[in-house]
Amino acid sequence: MKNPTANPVIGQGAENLLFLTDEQIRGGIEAFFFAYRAFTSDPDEILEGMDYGRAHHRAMHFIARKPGLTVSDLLDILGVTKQSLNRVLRTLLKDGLVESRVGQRDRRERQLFLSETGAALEKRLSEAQRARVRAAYRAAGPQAVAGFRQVLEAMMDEAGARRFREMRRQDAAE
Amino acid sequence: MKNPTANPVIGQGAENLLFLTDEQIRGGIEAFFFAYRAFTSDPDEILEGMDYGRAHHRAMHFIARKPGLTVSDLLDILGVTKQSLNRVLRTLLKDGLVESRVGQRDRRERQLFLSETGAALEKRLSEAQRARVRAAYRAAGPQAVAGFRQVLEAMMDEAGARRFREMRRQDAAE
DNA sequence: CTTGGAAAGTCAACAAGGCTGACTTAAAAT
DNA sequence: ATTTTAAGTCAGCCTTGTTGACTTTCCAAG
Repeated sequence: MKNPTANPVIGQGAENLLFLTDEQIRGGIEAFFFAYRAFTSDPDEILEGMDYGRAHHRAMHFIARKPGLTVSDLLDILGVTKQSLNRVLRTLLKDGLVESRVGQRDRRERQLFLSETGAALEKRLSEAQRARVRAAYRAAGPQAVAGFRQVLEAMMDEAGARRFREMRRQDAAE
Repeated sequence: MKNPTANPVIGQGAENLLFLTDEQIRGGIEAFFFAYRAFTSDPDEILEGMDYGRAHHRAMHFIARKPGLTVSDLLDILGVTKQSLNRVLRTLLKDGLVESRVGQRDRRERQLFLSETGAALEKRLSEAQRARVRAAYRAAGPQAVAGFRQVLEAMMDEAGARRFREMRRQDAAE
């Protein structure tokens, strides 16, 4: 027997009946967990053996995404301390994958860019990850993808959602 | 201008036109990243200050889910080494949150159960997490939730998907 | 009944990637 | 001229992952 203390939504159509049961929610939680693991595994495997890790990938992703963003922009997006980010950024700069230029509007700032080799690595990582997402999108169909995005956006916290929308908004203007 | 080298799907209806562009895929990747961060933050905050972390939460989640599962079951689900899991399990056993009993069918195995206090903590953590997912589900609607689940399942790797389906399958039989 | 292998547990050592706190330098703002 | 901000650095700590080596207990096949 299913858990009798669960919390079915009353008075809805049959297709909605199980929509918000604890059972259903827990299924979503576990699916999220397994999917996220697969999602991060592809770039992780490529990085395996190189002197870089997931943190380097994330930094490069957002630098590729918004070339010229400042260190504080990146700190804000990634939500880590500057000491954590700095450790990552330092090796990327030293190895010539990322370039840092004195800020245009404010010379205290440093604007970050990928070098050619940095861009090449970022592309390789990001293409591995995109391949998985693209395959999942194809398999699930446009309707499902729309739902996927809706749920993800509703799940973000305020700060994350703000950053996400901000990033998307700027894209549209380009 | 949007990236002209992107990869639009040709010859589909307008609603599908942007479905598989790199732009769209990248948006999904970033949404996934931000949403997963929020998703883990609630239990993390509760654990903050206690002597436990996310790894303890994960172990307790799956023990709560399948009481009596063996250590190797758990290793398989979590996908970590037994040394990693053991460190976590050891503290949970020592603190009396988890109980381990000699296996029924095979006395080499250890079956894992939550104690009353363990179940109480697990419930607290899991309810915090469910609250966020439930709110997102409610906001997005049943249709979106179905799509969300479809995409997640399509994104899992084979091993993960097998474990996930296995877990769900057993539920249905109960 | 012995022996080989599986399940669990342990020790030691290491790496990645988070964190805090304290402090410096350069440049902007007041 | 002084204060504040952006960046960077050093040192030390924690969690959670990894390998490799080894033990104990127990099942199962020869």
